[in-house]
Amino acid sequence: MIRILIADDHAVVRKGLKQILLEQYPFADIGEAADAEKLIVLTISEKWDVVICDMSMPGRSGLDALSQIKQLSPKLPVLIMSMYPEDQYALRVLKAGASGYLGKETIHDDIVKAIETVRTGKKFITPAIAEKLANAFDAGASHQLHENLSDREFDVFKLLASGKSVTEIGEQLSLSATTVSTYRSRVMEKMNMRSNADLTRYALENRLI
Amino acid sequence: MIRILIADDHAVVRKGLKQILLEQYPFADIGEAADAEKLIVLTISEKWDVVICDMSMPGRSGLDALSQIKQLSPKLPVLIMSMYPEDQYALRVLKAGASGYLGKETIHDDIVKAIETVRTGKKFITPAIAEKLANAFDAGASHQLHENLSDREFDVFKLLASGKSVTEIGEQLSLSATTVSTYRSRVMEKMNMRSNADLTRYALENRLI
DNA sequence: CTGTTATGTAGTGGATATTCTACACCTTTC
DNA sequence: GAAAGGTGTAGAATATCCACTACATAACAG
Repeated sequence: MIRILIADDHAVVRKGLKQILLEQYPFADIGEAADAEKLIVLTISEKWDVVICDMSMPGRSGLDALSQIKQLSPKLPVLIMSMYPEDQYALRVLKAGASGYLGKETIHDDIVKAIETVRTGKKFITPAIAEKLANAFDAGASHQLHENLSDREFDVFKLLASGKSVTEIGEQLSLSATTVSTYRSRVMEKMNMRSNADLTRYALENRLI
Repeated sequence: MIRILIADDHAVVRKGLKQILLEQYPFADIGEAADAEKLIVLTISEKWDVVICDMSMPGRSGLDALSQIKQLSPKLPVLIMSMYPEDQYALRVLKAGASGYLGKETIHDDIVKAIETVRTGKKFITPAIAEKLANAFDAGASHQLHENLSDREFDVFKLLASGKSVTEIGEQLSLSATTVSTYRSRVMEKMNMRSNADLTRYALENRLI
């Protein structure tokens, strides 16, 4: 019997995913977590074969949870899903130790294959991501400005670009506002920009928000 | 028996929603559409009591589909859902003829109430949206948002949108920074926006900067 | 012609943001 | 295997911003 833990803050998505999984694994033991804290707790208190985790959850994000899980039980495979297409996140996520990245569009079709793959300890890589990966290793490839940002910096960048204040961001990420401010400075320096409006413009032009 | 048509490009969401609805209406007839085209076709070929439609679908978006549906069967109530919070989209959506707007976070809790409300021909409005609405009608909607700005306000608007700080603007226009701040407040109120990023986005979309 | 609203302008005080600094980890590099 | 750089984090001090409030004038409606 397979034991799968689902983490997503949207009840709709949890229900849907559970449904899909139960069709495939009628006797599966499926756990649900609505936020990152619960996810961590459940990871520790019970045994699972696979964790499927949404990337964007309130508070500690899916990425944070991922690193934590990887520290606690490095062998537990974690699939990250996201409503964003297979974009720049895929690489960050894989680097952070996920066993696979699924855009929400493709979950329905790929989830079973993904689970079977990661259960054996392998990573699940879609062709689109494989290409990204290849490009990433292609040294000297034309770098996008934002690709030099660290994970945290990128988080903050996106939130700033979409109009959040540093205080709001601090609350959302459970960080001190000054910390967020520090990230902002680093982002500005790395991207060679001066104002939040520059960030917004860049993000809009590059369809990052 | 109630007939509900669900349109969302994510299979996961469709499944989850269907599940939630079946719990509430065990004998409901529930249709699914994965894209706008299918949604339109199904709207024409079958009878429905309510349509629940995601806003962001590939190709023709949910908004386009909405207008089309409203042309074909003006009386069919359409609920628009979105993964974005109850932001500025809500207004556009309602203007386009939707009977209600649901953020994905709130679907689980509000969907049944929403359905019951719109079935009787009424609109389903959450308190947050009601406030938005009130503000919007205050300012007189149908015109371009920025047309209501006074000259000074428009100056400040453009400078803010292009990333200047209030202090810089104050210097440039030989005004006290607080004066600029006052203009900013008025601009925000008139245009019904919250952050400078909103201004930037608006200005970019409307080629004002 | 008078009351009301729109506009241009600022001060004050409390809320926010930024800068500078610091430090503990990790990686990477020599 | 030590030094250097990158990353995640935050405190203190300072600078900046913003929500109110206020007021004068222009415009405008009744």
